Amino acid sequence: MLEPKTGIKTQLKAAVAQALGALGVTEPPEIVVQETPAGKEGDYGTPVAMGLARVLRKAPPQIATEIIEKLQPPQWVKRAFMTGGYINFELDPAFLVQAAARPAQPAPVSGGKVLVEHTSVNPNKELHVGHLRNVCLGDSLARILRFAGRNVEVMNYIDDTGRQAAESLYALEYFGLGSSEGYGKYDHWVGDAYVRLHQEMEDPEKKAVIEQGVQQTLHKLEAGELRAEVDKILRSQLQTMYRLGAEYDAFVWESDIVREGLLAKAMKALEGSPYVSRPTEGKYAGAFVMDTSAFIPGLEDPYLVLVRSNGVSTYTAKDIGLQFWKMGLLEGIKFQEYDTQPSGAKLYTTHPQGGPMPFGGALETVNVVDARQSHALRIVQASLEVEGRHDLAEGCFHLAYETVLLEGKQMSGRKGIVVSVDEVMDEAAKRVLAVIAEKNPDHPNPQEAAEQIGVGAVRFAMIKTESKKQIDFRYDQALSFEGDTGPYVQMAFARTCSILRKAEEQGVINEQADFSQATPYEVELAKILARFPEVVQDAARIKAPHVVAQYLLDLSAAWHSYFNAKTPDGKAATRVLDAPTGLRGLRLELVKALRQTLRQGLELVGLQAPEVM
RNA sequence: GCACCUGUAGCUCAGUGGAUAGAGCGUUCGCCUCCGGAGCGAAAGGUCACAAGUUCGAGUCUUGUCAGGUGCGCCA
Repeated sequence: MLEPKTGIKTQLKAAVAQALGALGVTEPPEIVVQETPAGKEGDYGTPVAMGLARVLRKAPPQIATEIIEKLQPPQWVKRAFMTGGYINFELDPAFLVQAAARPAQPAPVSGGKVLVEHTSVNPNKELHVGHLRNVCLGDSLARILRFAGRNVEVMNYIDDTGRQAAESLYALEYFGLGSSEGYGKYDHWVGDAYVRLHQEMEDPEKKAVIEQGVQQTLHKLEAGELRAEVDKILRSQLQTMYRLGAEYDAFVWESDIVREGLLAKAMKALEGSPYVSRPTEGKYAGAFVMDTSAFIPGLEDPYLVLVRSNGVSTYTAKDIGLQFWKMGLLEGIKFQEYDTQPSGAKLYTTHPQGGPMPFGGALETVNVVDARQSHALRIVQASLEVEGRHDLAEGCFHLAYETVLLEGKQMSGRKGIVVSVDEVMDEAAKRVLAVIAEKNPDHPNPQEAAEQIGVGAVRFAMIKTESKKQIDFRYDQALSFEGDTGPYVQMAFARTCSILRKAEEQGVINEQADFSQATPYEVELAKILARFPEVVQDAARIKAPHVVAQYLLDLSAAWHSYFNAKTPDGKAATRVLDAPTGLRGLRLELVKALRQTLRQGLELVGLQAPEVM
């Protein structure tokens, strides 16, 4: 049988390019090959002739016809023909189905390192649904980039010297809270104290006292004296991330960066640039400022203070220092082992007693940060230009996501108007358990399945929409298990497992496939299945996890539709196990490929693939 | 004021400059004697915010307008 060396579309493009060469087209346009719309003749087509009309001074149909005459298509192209200016290809169905049935493999690793930073939640209270979108996007993108052949490193930044951490730790002291015993999860317990502290601060007298205490705590944090206390909160938060399926390579603590003097090194590195200065008069007298006007046009005031006139660095300066470390412009952070993650992979952390580790030094970075910080991240990017590293600035990508509303309203961590991620996952699993009890009372392990499906529903809801669109978190919508949801995709997977299980029982699982028996039903499904590798590459290129999620919905819909297909007289058209010998083998091959692709696709967006639902 | 993002069916959203703009939810009507009905089929539902432009071709690119969101401190 015919074997495709590369993708179907790639080979069709090559054939067209070759024909254009034979026609003497010296500067061929980019050749686009796409699936034909439903109802059109052929399987794939290209509008390349239209674009050439002006150059060649001929009508598109004539050009298309001439290209077809010169075309030497692969032998699996049954027919190449012109229709309305398009060149369409009808493929040998047997080839198409067989090609689609080959399981997709991860691309071999190549290129420089890409460092993905996500989560970066203040270590002072439990994660809420606003953080949820960050974790899901970042973790999914890391998985997609890895599959696409990138060398990926995942980092989580711990702001342990920030005001939020100080407020939480001081709240414990202020209220004299000793033990969280009997309360539940530790980060929730601390978070409650934090919210109570803010209520307390509405009283001006108490506020003054609290302010003093917070300042003292802040100093202790900066000196690294409260590391164990912060760590306890962090490890509690980490349980939530693990439950979501997110894992990391390294945690980077702000206090460690400060102690190693990275910030000072970054400022020193910038000093040589013509874009920074220390004005002696005017608005910025005495401060160390950066002029971004050459790199960020249209700003009213392009000057940015890095170090204030009192010698204290700004927040942005810290971000710049971290970015310089990420991209190898600075070195000198020490790491040690921190945890063994659920997958078995080691997690490392910066630590005063650590040793050098090969983290950082990436050619490309992805910062998963909400869209409100777009300006700050543009400045970080501009700082790389200021440093004369245009190459690195181009590799600095901000994965911006819009905020998550809660039932139509803005959330507030300070006021406690939030829903925690733990709460959402509990509720989701609970609801799934009820569905399982109703639909599949004999389920062998309902608890485990409910967890996988419930968490899957939540994760899928977080990534199926383009990141720059605001989403409104509504329980009924996020925890729906019908339609465009994670469970819909998981159900498609479970269905392939169910059929293959039965095929095994009946001893037909390894039946020889006769691809020549492929029907239009199989061809239609195969075309969508064959899209998988390029979908993942596209998602990796534009760094958009929702592309994979949307594809999984398409693939699942095509498979459910195939499964239920009926002939015009209402009989089941696509039975797998009851099909004649050879055709049954073909359909089993297709189902195996579907199972593999759905499992792989679910993994890319961080969903478990339960075999029984 | 300036900058960035968004505007597609009643609602929530997909949609490489290419063929008749697609899903889900909701509404209506159907489909288990059948490999899992968390599923499938069909119907109804569209001024792709508005206007001009570029192009053989615009939901997609450019400019302007309108509407919504966000950001713009020697705060953190």
